[in-house]
Amino acid sequence: MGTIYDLAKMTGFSITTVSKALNNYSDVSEKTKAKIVQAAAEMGYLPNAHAQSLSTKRSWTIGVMFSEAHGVGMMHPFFNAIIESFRKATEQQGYDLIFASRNLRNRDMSYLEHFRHRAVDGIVVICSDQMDQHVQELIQSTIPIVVVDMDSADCSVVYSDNITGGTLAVNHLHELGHRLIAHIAGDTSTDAGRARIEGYQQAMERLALPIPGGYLVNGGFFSGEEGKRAMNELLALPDRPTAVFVAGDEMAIGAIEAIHEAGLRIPEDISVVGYDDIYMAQYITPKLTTVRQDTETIGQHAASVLIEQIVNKKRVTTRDVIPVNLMVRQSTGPVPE
Amino acid sequence: MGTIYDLAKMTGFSITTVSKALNNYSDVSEKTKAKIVQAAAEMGYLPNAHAQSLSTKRSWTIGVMFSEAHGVGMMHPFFNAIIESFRKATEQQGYDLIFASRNLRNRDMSYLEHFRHRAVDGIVVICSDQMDQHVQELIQSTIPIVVVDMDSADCSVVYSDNITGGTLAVNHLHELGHRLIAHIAGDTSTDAGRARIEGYQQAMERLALPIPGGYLVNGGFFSGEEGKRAMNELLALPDRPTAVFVAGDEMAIGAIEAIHEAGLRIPEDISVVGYDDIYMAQYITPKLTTVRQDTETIGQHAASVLIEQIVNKKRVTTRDVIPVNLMVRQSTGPVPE
DNA sequence: CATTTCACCGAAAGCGCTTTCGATAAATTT
DNA sequence: AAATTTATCGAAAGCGCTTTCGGTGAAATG
Repeated sequence: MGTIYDLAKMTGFSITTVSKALNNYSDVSEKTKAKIVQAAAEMGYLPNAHAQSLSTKRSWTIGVMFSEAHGVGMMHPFFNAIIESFRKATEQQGYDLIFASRNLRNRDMSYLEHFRHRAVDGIVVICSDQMDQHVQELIQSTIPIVVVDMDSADCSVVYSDNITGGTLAVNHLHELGHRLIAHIAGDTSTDAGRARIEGYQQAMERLALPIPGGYLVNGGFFSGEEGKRAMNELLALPDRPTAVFVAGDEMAIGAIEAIHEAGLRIPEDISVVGYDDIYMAQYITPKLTTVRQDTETIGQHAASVLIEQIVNKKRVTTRDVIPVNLMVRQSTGPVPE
Repeated sequence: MGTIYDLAKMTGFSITTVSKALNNYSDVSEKTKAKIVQAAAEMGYLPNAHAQSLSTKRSWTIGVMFSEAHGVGMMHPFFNAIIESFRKATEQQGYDLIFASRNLRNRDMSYLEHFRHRAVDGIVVICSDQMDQHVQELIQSTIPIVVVDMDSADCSVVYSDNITGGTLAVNHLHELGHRLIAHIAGDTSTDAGRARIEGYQQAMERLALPIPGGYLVNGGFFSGEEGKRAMNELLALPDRPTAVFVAGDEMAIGAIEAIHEAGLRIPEDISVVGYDDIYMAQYITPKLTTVRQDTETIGQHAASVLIEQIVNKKRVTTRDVIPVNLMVRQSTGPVPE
């Protein structure tokens, strides 16, 4: 430990000079700079981040908020991959991530309040829910911010090209000869859910394929359970689809379970394409055909647009739509006779 | 925003009194306390955490370190579930988590240095690798610490009962009639890997089952790829096992892929039991029989043992071994004729 | 009524650092 | 040699908060 005072005493210089030496100011000679740096290394001196922040009004921290609306937290592989990529990118620039809650000591407070309390330099929110009060509050604030996986006109956003994603899936299925294509959708309260529905509908219309009643079924919030339930609804239909586009991989895996339990084979009886390309997608049986979201790029872009705001001290509102691409594997095949 | 000075000016009291009122000191009358609290609410006053930390030497932050030795980061479902549970438990007590890196601005530094710089109140490390230099350095420091998924005599640890886990798996297989039981192990540089091997061997010995050459194969660092590779080695054996205990679920899923690609059925031809019980385990086909690690409890215990040290201002070294239990699903069945 | 106690408040120092603004001595210029 | 510039350093204020230690007037005690 040891403070800058100890270092000053040890080297015989003033704390001013010590501070300047450590921060590489030009008005301290190379010789004393060297002495001080050396002494600092010897005593294992490290500046106290809180003192620095207090004095410079820069904390080198970024607050991250996960929408915990549906209890996914940081456990969802997709969000998780994004945050990991984001973390790598920001830490390279010297920022640390801090996960704040709505709870301060005993007090209950909003995320914005918590972030202001912690004096973070910027905020990243990973959230799909447009209506989340806390997210809106953050967006309306003046703190630099970037939101991922959601659209907004009032701040910088970055998300996948979900409409194209939906059409990619449908077109692939169509090329395989499928005409009865259903969609297990993400909840329409999420931008991602809505956009994938949009993509699905656009593609179907462009291909002049009708969407029979019951073919568009809400799969809720992307969980395995919901996917299974939704698939069972589809299987109960009089005119069963031969292919289904599922708006999320976990949901798709739930759907696959339902299909297997119904005694049907994939892709011989029914084709399924997922969304996300989570790590597991390529290991399950059958390997999942899915629309890959580029979590790496999403995280990186989010980081750079946020840091740019922090550095320039001004908020910007940008929209960054990241391309997706189709990973064709083994859960899709030609339409059955 | 606004500082305590503004509040003082606004209410006409001194900053001393304001501070005391906000911190509920007994030597300020209820009446002025009320006035001050009210004024604080009106102006949206929030104390600056950095100033508080500087003055109280308590930051209400916990540093988290993931061993990134094998590039898993926070993306591994198991580590991830633990951190999520840990987060919930600590945030309830008012702590925020900060993810620090080895990079400070441009400088390269150790985790310990970084955590000292940030003046965290405590540290949680999630790491399986005994030999990690950074982890050792953290353990040898004086900062309150808890390490998860690894053993150490020099600090508080919490991990699963991996030996019992191994024997549970083997016993289950034995009861199903299996005698040719192989083990795809986690790397022996990890405590978890070693302990599961230990459990496997103990159980085999107790059942008087021989472990044929090649039946104990290293699956590396728990990835799907490695699991697949290891399983292929097993399948190439002249005397193929009828059952295999795999030290991790992702690895197990890789192994399952290998088995399927070899044209064999699970569990008719070969039984497999995994380890972890990740979310996906119950959704894949076949549903995975696996040893469940209680990530919820692990996270909670880690949180409480760490916070206790922080509160009491003294380090303790405890060992907390969390029970596991076997989730029997459909990837295991009677031994083939 | 004099004295002690008590309730309530504030001045001031300190936490560890940055940064402005002078001050000094040495080097340059005229 | 005098005037000016340049290089190098430090005093001091300030960042926003906590906490010790007294100080006041009012209430309680004798």
